[in-house]
Amino acid sequence: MVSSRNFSNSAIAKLLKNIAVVYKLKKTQPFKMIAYEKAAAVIEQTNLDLHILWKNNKLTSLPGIGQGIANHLDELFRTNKVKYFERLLKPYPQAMFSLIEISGIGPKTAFKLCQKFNLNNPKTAVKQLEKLIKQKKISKIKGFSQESEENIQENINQFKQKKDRLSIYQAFALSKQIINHLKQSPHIIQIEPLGSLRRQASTIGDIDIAVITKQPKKALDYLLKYPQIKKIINQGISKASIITFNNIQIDIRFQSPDTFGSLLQHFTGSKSHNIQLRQLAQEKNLSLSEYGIKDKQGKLKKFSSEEKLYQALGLDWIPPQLREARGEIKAAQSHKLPNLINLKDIKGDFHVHTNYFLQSSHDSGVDSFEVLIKKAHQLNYQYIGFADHNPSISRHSSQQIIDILKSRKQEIEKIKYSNEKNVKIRVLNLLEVDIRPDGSLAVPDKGLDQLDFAIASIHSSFHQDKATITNRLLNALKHPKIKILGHPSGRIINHRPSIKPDWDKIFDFCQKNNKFLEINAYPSRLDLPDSLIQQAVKYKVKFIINTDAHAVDQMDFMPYGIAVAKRGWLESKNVINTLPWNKLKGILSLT
DNA sequence: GCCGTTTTCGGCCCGACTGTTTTCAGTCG
Repeated sequence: MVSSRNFSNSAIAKLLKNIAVVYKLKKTQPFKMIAYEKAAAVIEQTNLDLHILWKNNKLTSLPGIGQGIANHLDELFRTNKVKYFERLLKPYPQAMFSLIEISGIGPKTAFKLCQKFNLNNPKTAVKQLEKLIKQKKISKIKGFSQESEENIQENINQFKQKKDRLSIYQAFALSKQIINHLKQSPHIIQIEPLGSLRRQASTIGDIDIAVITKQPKKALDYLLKYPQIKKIINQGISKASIITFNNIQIDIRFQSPDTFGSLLQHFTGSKSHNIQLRQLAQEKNLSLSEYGIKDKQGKLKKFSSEEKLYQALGLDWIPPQLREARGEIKAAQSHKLPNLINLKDIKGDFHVHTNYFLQSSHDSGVDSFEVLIKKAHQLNYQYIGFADHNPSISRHSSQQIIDILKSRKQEIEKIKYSNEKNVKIRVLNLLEVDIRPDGSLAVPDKGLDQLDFAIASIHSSFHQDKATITNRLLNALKHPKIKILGHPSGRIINHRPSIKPDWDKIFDFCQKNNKFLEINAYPSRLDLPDSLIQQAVKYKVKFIINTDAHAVDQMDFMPYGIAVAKRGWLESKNVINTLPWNKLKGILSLT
């Protein structure tokens, strides 16, 4: 057996995208182009490792991957190349695939530029292009003007400044700014943030805003007065795109009130959800767009509400968080959509850091037990868990750690129950314990004995190989005092990738041993990610949504955790901190 | 190349904006 390099999903997606580009240029088989584009998109989005699917002979289980592409990928994994792809790609300059990364440059333009100026090196193509622009050579060729030349340079500048995707937290703040601006226009009836913001994705690329108006031209004029505009990408009476000084693209759509339902649906997306919905309409001999549904005769039916629009296609209304083409349309057809968890279902938070001084090696919280408990009362919680980081092992002996936890226990015992206005809150003595690189816990057993139970988390050595890190997690989880795996993937959005254990093994172990997966609501974590939640649900694992608050206001992060849970299709029955204390305590073997 | 509660053949999502096209191609979402 020839050993193969383990091609990453993103590398394969890129390869298939390039094949699609070639088919676009060839013009001969437009539907092959669509097929390759679709396959690339599916691979980009899935959390299943293609290499593993290939090993298990399951590549075609992905929608959009048929026997044809599966055969090509088989060749790729066996021999590190695909002869058919190489033959297709050969006549085209590699530099082309770098240029299409620039907004406004598509396959045709990229190919033209590469041919005309003999650009071959994908690594230097963009630089060379900039040089040609400086020499004003682009505007001299047919199909380009001085204006389009300048435009390309602006788009290159934008490309070079391309920032990370925004966290949902940042995106909400930024969307509020422009919404506040638009609200002042007398011609605007309603403003809604849509797109990935409405779907509550964990990260947001562009901000999408829908504007309901009867006078789109006036609404557009008002939009263009927004002081944060750095560049206008396009402007029309039905849509406009701008880039703000902090390099965020904002897309705005203007539409009249009678088509509000259609606009909401269309602009919420996702793209792949919309495509599936339109295919469904087509099967019914209808045509769906942002304006409504056209029948065969071309007569348009308008929708003022989203519910009616979905209904017209024979579907239950689909919550925005589910609109990612992950089976929601089929579920809506057969009335099997999940009854998603809601913020009001949450009855407590087990991952709150306090200012109790226990000399941990990670950040401690800034607020006192009392302040945090008061907040828990405000949130109508029935319980709160104080889960500070363990005392640092480098600066303490085992005995010192045990002593620190004994004193802390005495402090928490004093407030084990908090009564306020006759509402009783149970206060739990927890700890967030480091899982050391060898899988041992950073607290000795006699220290753990002081606790009600503990959360185990990885805070170091994130890059261990699959087998090592899997065993490391399992070893930590098997300790009877460990009930929760904290921020399981360890990712920090835009900063640190997920660890890569054998998740199936972890999920299976958790289900069989009464261990719970945390959904960490801290906006830069949002961990487990939604795709892994969906994978875990298959094992019937139970979850707990915690904020990981290090300050009292951060206990308000819970909605972000709920958003992730919804995107993972979770119902309240999947999440243990929706249970009242008298039921939860049994599950946790507490009294 | 993919896919199927009208199909293993015959289809394949829909529309806006830009530029230089006098009727449309390219790009984007």
